Amino acid sequence: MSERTVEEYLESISVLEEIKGVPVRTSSLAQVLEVSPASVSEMLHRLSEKGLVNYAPYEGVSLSRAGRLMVLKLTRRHRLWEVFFNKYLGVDWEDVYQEACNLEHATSELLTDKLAEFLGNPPVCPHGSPIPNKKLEQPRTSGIPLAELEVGQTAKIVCVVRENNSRLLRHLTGLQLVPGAMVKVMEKTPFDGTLTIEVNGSTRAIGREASSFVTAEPV
Amino acid sequence: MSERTVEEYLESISVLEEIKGVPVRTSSLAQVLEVSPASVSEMLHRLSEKGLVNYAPYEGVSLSRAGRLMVLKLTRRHRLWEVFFNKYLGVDWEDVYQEACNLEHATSELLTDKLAEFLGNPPVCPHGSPIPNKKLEQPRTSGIPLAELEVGQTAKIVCVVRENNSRLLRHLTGLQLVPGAMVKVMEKTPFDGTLTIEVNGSTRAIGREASSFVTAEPV
DNA sequence: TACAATTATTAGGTTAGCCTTATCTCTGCG
DNA sequence: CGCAGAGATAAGGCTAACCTAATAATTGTA
Repeated sequence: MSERTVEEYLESISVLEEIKGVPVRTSSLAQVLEVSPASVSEMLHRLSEKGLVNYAPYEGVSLSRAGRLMVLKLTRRHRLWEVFFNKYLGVDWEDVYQEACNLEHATSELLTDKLAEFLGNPPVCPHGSPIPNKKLEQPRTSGIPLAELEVGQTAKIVCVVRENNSRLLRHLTGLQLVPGAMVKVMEKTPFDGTLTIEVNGSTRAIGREASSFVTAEPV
Repeated sequence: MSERTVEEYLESISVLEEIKGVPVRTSSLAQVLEVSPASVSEMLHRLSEKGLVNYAPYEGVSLSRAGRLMVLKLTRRHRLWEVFFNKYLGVDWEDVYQEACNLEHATSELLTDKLAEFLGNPPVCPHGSPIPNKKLEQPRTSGIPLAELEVGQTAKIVCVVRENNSRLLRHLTGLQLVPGAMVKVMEKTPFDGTLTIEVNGSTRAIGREASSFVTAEPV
């Protein structure tokens, strides 16, 4: 199977591990990759044979050590490109994800490391997610979901964890909720968890779902 | 057929048009693409149906207007990336071609134009070949093959037309024959066309083949 | 002009990655 | 506890892009 296909599968598994937990179900993967569950089953057998995933029929799948390293390599490339596009080319943070998706599969190791050096080995991408270093070590992020802050708490926005959702990102831009911004929780409705927050001196409302995709570090 | 495959075919046709003239023969294409002549035949029928090439069985192939535009778009992307890699990332000019080959198929129009702007709309790539502008206009280069200079002539190196041949490029680097360098032809053997030239104060010998791949502008 | 050599095309086959349909396994609920 | 329905897998098929082998067209040369 082609390198490209393998990479797409492994990345999707990694994303689903994060947002839905391990093990990842065939149907979730099928939905994300926009192929049939049967195709996923077939592919998982092959990825398993190659030692890239742990897979048992009817029990779901998870990345093996080798698979995880491959994903970290791709993540590094992806996020480095995002930094370059955003900081040097002036591409909006809403759009960098898609552009980087296309390039990450075509970037050599040499190029990746030269790019990292040129950019000054940035620790995070424009959405605040950590960039694995040359040894593919990736620090854990320190924040908790904005939605879990208590009324009265002040916090600094760390990261948006759904960086591929450009509609969400545009929405957050409108609210000035970008990494680095300081927010204070003014109110939290018990009914649906809608937050009233203060950002840069103005008061804003943000729904439960959007606020669960933003992490912040209480100060 | 996949966009990628189409692009590979069209680019190869374009290269062969330049170095071997029109029309391009099935066998040359097969050799360059490293596939069988039979596969090329099959593919040319489809490219022809899509209006990307002019093709008649047994008569060879050439790019149509649409095909040429597609190649110009790719050439622009390719050479812009080369400039970035060479000037900003410090990748040797011998190696930029291959890196750019991988990225050109994955670069959007938006990104291309932002990159061009960032680089200051450079007119040529590191090998001296012209970069099509945003409107896909590509100026003709002014040089003639180094091999065609007369004894006693002085000229400025313009371009290396086999930018994908890293062995050749390494050889030329050793001779200091890079775009912009000034050379003077000291001697030319009638037997095999080997040149003795003066570059940057030192005397060097260069064979017929290598010197035919370098263009220069007499002063 | 005709035939041998060269070049190109057609015919038929393979593989990867997908599909649909049918069957199998698991889980929750009556 | 047993079975309905959800979810997963297996079986068989399709298409793009390649292949080899056989055939056809063209070209050079006697």
